[in-house]
Amino acid sequence: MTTLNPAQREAVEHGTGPLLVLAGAGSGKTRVLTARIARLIERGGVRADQVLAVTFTNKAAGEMRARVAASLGADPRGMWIGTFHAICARILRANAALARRTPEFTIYDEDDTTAVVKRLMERHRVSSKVYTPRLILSEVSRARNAMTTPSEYASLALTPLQKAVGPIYNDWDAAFAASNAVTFDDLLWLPVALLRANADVRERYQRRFSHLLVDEYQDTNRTQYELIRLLASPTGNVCAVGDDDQAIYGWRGADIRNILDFTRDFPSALTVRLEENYRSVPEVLHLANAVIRRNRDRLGKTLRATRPAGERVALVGALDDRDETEVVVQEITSRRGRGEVQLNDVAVLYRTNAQSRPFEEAFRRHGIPYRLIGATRFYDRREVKDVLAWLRLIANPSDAEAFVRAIGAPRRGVGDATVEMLLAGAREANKPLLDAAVDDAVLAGARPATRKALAEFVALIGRLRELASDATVDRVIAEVVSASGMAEAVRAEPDGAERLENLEEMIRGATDVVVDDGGEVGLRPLDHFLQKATLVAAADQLSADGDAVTIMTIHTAKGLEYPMVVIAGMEDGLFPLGRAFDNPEQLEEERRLFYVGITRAEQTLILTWARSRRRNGELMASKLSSFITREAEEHLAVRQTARLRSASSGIGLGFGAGAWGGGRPGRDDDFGDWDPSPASDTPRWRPNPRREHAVEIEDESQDSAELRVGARVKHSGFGSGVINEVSGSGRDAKVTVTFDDEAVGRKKLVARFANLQRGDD
DNA sequence: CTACTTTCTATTTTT
DNA sequence: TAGAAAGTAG
Repeated sequence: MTTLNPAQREAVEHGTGPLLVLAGAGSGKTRVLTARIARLIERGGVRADQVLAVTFTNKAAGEMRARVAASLGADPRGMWIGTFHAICARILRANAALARRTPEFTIYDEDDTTAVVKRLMERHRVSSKVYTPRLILSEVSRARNAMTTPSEYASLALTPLQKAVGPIYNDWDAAFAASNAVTFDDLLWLPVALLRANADVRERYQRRFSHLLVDEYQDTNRTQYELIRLLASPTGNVCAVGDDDQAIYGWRGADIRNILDFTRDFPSALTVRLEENYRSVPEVLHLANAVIRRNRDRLGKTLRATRPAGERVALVGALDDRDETEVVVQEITSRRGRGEVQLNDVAVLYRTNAQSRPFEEAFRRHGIPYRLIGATRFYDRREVKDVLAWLRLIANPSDAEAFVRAIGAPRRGVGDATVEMLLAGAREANKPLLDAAVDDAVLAGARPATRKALAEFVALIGRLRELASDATVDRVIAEVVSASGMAEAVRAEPDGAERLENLEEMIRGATDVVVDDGGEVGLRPLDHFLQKATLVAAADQLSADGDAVTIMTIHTAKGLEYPMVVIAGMEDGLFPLGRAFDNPEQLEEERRLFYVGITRAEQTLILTWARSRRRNGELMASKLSSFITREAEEHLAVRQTARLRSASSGIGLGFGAGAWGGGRPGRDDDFGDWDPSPASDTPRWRPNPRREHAVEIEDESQDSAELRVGARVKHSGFGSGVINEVSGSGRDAKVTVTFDDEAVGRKKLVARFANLQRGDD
């Protein structure tokens, strides 16, 4: 596609005034966005630094900048392009004092924020047994998003939850301000608040940015919307690009009304629809349309195929999760063998991160390289977070959470009791923990050994601060790792070598931190590094080096495309997720998520499901997803694995179709005597599904028969071995097994979960 | 104060 | 099952 189609051209060439681009999946919206920016600069008399573009990931920002640069033949210097969070961080740093912060403020992640919430709960005697910190956090978040002030909130509090949250919300900003920190929410909210309260600042930004462009507009929340509105007036030159059918972040506060009501908020807006799909084969698009059609809450759009007919979408039923991964491996290797795909062309997508495990194991078993995106981010690794805590404390000496973490990593004789004392003292004296730790008034009852440890720690941080004022980030990290004693401590751990390797990688990664990319704020390299560490998205870590299959959640796959896509776990209770069932809005969001998954595929799309699956350690029977309706099924080639076939015909493990309470058995494409799919996709899944008794060791008689010392047993993952020891009985029976495989060795297992089979095979 | 053990409990997606 | 929280011994 080298030229623009009429709709695309209309969007690119639209002059001033609001513009809404409803861009279906694969309709070339990135192309439109970049072409529009380039055109504004080249022919619209707009300077690059007057353009503000918001993307969903940092990676998308980088790519868009590069494409605009390529099209202009020069880097668009001064153009702001980034995620809402990155842009807000920039605004907040430039105006930190207006929000009771300094430019070195720390961005707290979920863990840090939860720790603060817990402390606030303790202070206000709210039991974390009654309300989880998470619930409190989401309630505060909701209040913020609704623009309710703490005093308004308190006066309106009715429910017990609201009454409990009231005082916490009241102390909220003071608590974070004392640490010179902001939460993810407040990173967005504080700039909005300060732009509202300070006309001069607001007008400065309004004058600066004559054109705003927002990608993935369907996933913005109210605060983000408010930011756009504040910056966009009075010119109203906003170009919002999005797809209501791809709104999948409602749970994070994204408000689909932002896109549904755009034309009401900006009455003069021109709306352009991009419905021609350049990405996927028609077979894939027909399925996508059939699925999304069931949603009520949408503007309505139908993807039109432009590519020639290709392969039919497959639905494969498997016996269990392991069987499922095996088919996927087979499908990939056979196509690869025929030269149809490279591993880089393949993505395996799923609903929950927990599903990644079996795939990792399967790919490893078959020696297929893979890239796991998301799950545990690099910066979430324990040892990496420890180093980050030190760096944070160096950059921002007020950061209480960083202090608490750093003082305990590695252990230096300062434990919970001392930390509690410091926390109380610091709050009373209204000073940072770092100062309280060497304050005689605070340390009244402390033992000499504790005082010494604290003094040394504070002195060390001071020394590192000096170093950090003129050394490079990698140098500072290296110094932290050795001077803190972390290097030694980590080396001594069981998997120390690997963890040390992670720290080395962190140092290497810090070498190429760029000092500020085109903003007005002169960020210190260390602050820049820390911000990046907090705001990297899973999708930012995608790299293309080497030939490997990519595996990730559907959420992280948003915006990406692959020639071959597998969506695994098409089962009720998993996808759609069980808790969406009693809520139509959530069910619609799940359906949109399915739609997003489907539309990632260019040529080949395979859906898989497993008739039984290990979930939370227990084997559960499952049914085909209710998303596979009769209409959807018309677009599918339905198959089942050999193992499922033999199991359903009653030969295998001895459970018949009846065990699934009327769920449909898997079936072949070429005969039609099965129960028809329901016309509606109301879920068939019920909470608390029955357990799979046939393969579990449950009753006492079996225990005594099978779990004898000396008996040979087989484990699905560890192979065969001999029982050395049995303890407990019934549900709690534990066995110690020495496995034949020396790499596995001796393991203590809970019999109920271990799923041990008798004998070798 | 720490390190180890036992008990409990949650289990979705992520900037 | 895994991870956190609570309990216990040194």
